[in-house]
Amino acid sequence: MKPTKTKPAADHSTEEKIKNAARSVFHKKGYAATRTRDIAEEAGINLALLNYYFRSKEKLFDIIMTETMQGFLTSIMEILNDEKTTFEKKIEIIVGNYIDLLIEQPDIPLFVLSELRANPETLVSRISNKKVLMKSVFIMQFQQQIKAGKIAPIHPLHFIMNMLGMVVFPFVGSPMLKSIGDLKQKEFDELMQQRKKLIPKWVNAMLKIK
Amino acid sequence: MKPTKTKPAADHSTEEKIKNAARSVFHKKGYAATRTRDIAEEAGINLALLNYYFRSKEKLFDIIMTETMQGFLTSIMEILNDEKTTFEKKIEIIVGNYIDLLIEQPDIPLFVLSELRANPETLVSRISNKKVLMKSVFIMQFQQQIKAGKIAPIHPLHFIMNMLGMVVFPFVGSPMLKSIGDLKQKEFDELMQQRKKLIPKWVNAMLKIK
DNA sequence: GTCTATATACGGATAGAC
DNA sequence: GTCTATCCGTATATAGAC
Repeated sequence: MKPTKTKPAADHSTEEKIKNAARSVFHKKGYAATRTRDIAEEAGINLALLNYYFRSKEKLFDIIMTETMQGFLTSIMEILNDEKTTFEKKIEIIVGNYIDLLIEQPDIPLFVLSELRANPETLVSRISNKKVLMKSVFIMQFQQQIKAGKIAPIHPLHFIMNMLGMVVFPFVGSPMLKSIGDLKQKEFDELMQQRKKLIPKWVNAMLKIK
Repeated sequence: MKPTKTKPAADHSTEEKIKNAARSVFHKKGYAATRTRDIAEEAGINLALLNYYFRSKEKLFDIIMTETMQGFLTSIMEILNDEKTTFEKKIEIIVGNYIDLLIEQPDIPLFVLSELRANPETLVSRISNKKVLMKSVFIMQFQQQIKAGKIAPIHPLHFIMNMLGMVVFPFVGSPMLKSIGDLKQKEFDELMQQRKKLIPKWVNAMLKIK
């Protein structure tokens, strides 16, 4: 059983140290390639402690995975369902927020996508309702723009794929991109900064095309 | 040592059966999550045979990885360096070819990107010269379009990120996308077919934006 | 070349002292 | 709560019969 300990808050308790280490290592190497010993070492504690707090590698992983997905999704759903912002404004905010997040934590997308493929079922159970995105205010606004003839009539998924592709792919493929472009990390991050302003423009231009 | 056997060509020799099975399993699960037993079973042979032919899991993996990367790259480099086709035509061909390839072998991108992150060094050694893409005819044509004022002056990598993002990301994120869009495999593939025509149009529109 | 049986290594997990 | 030592299952790799 998990030790009682009235909410250690976000302090530097052992439990938090292990979770932080686990998050870091799991994100970087994925479940299968991660050894519990790596996590223990990264956390600066003994291997036995990991099992004392979390029972097993799998349970620890589940916690990290759930937290990662939630952090990734809840923030965006709020933006998507904000009635006050326009369609175009939402694009700006989403792109900007996501790129900022990914500059801070560039390992998240490949981690999520890899583990999701290995275990597609968990998606359904973890993300509350799967149709929640397609019923967001954002998608409704998208449909309205089509009806008003302001953008071309395409499947919303095309739009989502394009936007996510342009935002997320550079981070998923950064080793390759940095290599072929001969970029240092700093130069890469500068390109990402530029993209915060460029992608919304590009997306808007695309949406007009018949 | 590898058994002598004057080139079994691409027949159904045991060696080929093992390689085909290895390719399939490695592509789907990645190096760490793959067990040699899985490969043996998939190939319909005994586990010992795998080591007889390839000595170790790692050596077998290296072969698959190298072949995958080469198949992925050589075909595209020919297109990129064709002097006869225009810039716009190249975009069409690349997008079309890649999407066709990815519909056939949708596991390749996530496999390559994951293993590349785990082992970024190998990229340099495996891909002959890393600057080879940035010096292709395609990129030269891109630069000329900028000089001629036909497209906006942006870093070529932005362009590559956008095109690859739109083409590759849907396959990398297909479990998620199929889930949120509530799509069957067939419907997903239909969207991909549409994208063969749509992406070149979108890319061209984007390139005009200042 | 292909199999069965087995050796060996590694990683997750626990026992028990402190 | 935290450590050391150790157990045990699993996975890779090899020995040796056929």
